[in-house]
Amino acid sequence: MYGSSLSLRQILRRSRLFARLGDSEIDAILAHATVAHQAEGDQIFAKGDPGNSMMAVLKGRIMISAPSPDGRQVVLTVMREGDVFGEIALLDGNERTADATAMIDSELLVVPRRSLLALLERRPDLCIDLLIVLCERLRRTNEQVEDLAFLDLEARIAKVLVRLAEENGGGKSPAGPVGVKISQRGLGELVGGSRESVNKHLQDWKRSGIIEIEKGSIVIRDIEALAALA
Amino acid sequence: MYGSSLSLRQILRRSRLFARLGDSEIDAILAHATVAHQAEGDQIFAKGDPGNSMMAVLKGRIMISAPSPDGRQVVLTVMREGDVFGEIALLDGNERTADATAMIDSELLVVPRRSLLALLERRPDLCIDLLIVLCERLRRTNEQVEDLAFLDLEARIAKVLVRLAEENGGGKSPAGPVGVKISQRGLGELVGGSRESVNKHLQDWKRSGIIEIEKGSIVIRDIEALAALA
DNA sequence: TCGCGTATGTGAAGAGCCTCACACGCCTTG
DNA sequence: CAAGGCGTGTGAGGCTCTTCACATACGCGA
Repeated sequence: MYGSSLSLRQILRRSRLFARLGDSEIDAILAHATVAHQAEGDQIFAKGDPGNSMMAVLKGRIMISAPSPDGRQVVLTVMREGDVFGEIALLDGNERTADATAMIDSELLVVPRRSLLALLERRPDLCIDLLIVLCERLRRTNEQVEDLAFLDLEARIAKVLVRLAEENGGGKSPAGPVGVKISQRGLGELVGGSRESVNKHLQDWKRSGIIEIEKGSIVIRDIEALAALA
Repeated sequence: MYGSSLSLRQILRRSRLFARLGDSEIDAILAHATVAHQAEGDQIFAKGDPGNSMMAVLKGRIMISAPSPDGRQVVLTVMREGDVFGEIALLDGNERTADATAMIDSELLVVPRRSLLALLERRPDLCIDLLIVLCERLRRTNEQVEDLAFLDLEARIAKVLVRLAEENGGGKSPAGPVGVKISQRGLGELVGGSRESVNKHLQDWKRSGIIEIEKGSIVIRDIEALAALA
């Protein structure tokens, strides 16, 4: 009704999942949901936590990752504004299957299990949208399995860099250089490799003029060359 | 109405997805669906095919796998009686993302896109069931990513063998030996490794008395030891 | 019976990746 | 200013897994 709730409406509409809802239904969700502010590095939930809510990213970037017993981790996905996550544990009522961490300062809409289920019963068409979201997620994860099984580290790094460049550069493959803000350790976790190995491949590409390396970020000069490696 | 359609009903009821339906609705699906018989080795669809139907396994075992450019493949899942597959391409209307092959003689119920969507609209509760099925699939695939990233080949083989033993032995971990019918090449495709490497680990375990190796199958004598390796 | 295909068994050589160890530079905090 | 922490850079050594080569055994069809 007021300014803040109006903008929340608009943000929610940007999500595939809530785009179809009318104002009254969005307000109904908002009435039961809470907005959580997460600082960079905050952990939103951990693998094994009980899953009694679903989150929508209003602002920021949330990393979904799986921890290994010895302290390492793989990044499963990165959620951006409008994305929805945490539905798995919500739907089947089991534990969370991964960690969720805020990569930058973020805002989340936290929808409790009960109100989401109620909404899904009222609006079956939302169910289909949720199905589509899950299908896309499944597609991506399957691709990740293929990549880990078929591609070597170099190709996986190249592929991830191309994807990050396209996401950050707003689609397409622009001629100009694209900067990607990520640490080499973070890149390693994205592709399932060690920081050192990542560094060595990046050095190769730097020598070839494909990329430039800065502290905490990588500038891609020749995205075509990277795409060819993947 | 006749014997065969009655047994089809019963088989469909065994699937999580169709368990809740009344006779009339099951018959409505059956009216638009066809039953396909697949011989061992038959390919049901290939990655890249247009996806305009969903399948339910009535009998047999269907392997869902991803092909690599150089002729290798990874097995993503194995579908058994009552499982449903091919929903991804169906729901979002895109191409099939993997190959599907009959591992043994099998029977499938092929449900066309239109009738499934119609059913989902009539019965929103089915939607939730489908969501749960997809969530489980997602869970499994995420676990596969973790395994590929964190575990070495030996642990992955052990883990798969334990799973196969539990599936074949009907749950639990029975004291007695369990036979698993799979070739070493097939095992390699399940875990993302070469046939030769699989063989070498199996030989180790054979020497330790954990397993016995036969042509086309493996007999597990000490499932606890395998579980400890995974 | 003679191939041929398929499944298993085995060793050598080498590629790829990881771990470890240590280096530097920058920034923050006490 | 000193001390850490973090990100990057780099080399040595070692382990795992793949590739290649070849060998045996079984079963099936011409």
